[in-house]
Amino acid sequence: MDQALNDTGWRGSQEGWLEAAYHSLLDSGVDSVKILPLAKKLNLSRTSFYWFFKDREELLAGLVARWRDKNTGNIVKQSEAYAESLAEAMLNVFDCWLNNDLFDARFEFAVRSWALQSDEILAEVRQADQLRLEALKRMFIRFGLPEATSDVRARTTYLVQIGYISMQAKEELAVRMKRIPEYIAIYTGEVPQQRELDRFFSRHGYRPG
Amino acid sequence: MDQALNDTGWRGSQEGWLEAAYHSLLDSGVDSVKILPLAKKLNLSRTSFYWFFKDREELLAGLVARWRDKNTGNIVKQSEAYAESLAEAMLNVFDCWLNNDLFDARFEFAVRSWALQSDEILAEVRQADQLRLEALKRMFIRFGLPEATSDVRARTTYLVQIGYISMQAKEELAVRMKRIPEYIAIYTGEVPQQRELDRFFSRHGYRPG
DNA sequence: AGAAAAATGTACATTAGTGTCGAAAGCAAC
DNA sequence: GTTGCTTTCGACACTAATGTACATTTTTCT
Repeated sequence: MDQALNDTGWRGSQEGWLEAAYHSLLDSGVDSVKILPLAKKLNLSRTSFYWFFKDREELLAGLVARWRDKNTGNIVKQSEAYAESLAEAMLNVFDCWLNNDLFDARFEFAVRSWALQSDEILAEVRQADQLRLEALKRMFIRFGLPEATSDVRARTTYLVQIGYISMQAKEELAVRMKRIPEYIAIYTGEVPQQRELDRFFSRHGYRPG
Repeated sequence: MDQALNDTGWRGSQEGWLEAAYHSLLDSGVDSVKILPLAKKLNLSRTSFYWFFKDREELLAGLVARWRDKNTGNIVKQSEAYAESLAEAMLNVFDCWLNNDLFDARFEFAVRSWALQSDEILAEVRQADQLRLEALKRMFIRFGLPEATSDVRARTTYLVQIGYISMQAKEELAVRMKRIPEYIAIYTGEVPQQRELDRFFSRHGYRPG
């Protein structure tokens, strides 16, 4: 049923509308996700939308599903990845913050803003937060930190990132990378080894110096 | 009948509309700040709005001004307050996170979400972020920390709070207070003295145990 | 009390969005 | 090339919002 974008000669598709909705959500928030403007962007008649979706609600539900699938899960996975030290484990988590395939920061912020006006979305966001925080906490505990400490450090790690997203900063990779060792030190209480850092820099295409 | 609100005896007023707009913004985001719904809430004719404001734009400008006046400034003030130790200084900053008169968290989040769809607001938010981060950084430097460390610690302090706001958590005072010593330890690298904590708890009406 | 002002309300014109219906067009298989 | 399913589009009906013009009411000032 679901064709990859345009196998058929048809111009529209469920994916097409969803993709346009996604961009509109990221750029200007959920209230901008309206059928008429999307139709204009897609150069389609507004009404052909209704062939693919029952109504606007269904489109929005599609966006939430997309967010859930993409963002929730990778943090958990990264926090459970193999590591020899806590610092290395933390660097695994940091992969999420620097790789858009693992964690879509703008999408995240857009959904959180959406939660402001919808209890349904708020519940989704809260559940995601809880899952992610628990995973991070387990990581600290795995490396022998006490429960209370692990809890607050997990929060710090996670909330700094959520806060960073909320700042909507646009910074050079180099600027962000320079802060990494300090962040690791604060979050974990231990200084990362040079080879751990090098491995991290390398997999994010950053060459220090 | 009802409104005592103003001394003129008139039911409406600039303040009244602004207050209603403020609540609507906090509850459901900027797109919900519409004149017709506000009029309904205020039990006023929609059009009398235009006696107080040129148009919707002017109302929104009023909201931004209110935000700027309230939130930006107190962080700076608190970060510059007298303290004998870095831990105590940090507790001064924490006053903001626990006292709604010093820092209105929901307002903050609402404005940040608004920034998603308005470049003008985004510029305002970025400027606020910079001012606040610089003030916090100066605080760390004042207590002898190196520049790079101060920068990242200022970020951590600030971003955790922004992230916390973005989580829209609703937690008991006691739950939050229990985390305070750990947070202080992470942010400052030093453990707060009991008397410093007691002073902090006391001024926020919290009795541990 | 009467005039001026401050505030409100009614009616109108306009815009941007929603969703439905049915007619038409595009493509595939036979 | 006709049939049939999929997709597109134009016309219609509706709703919620914006802002303007002007008449009306309520308060204040003298």
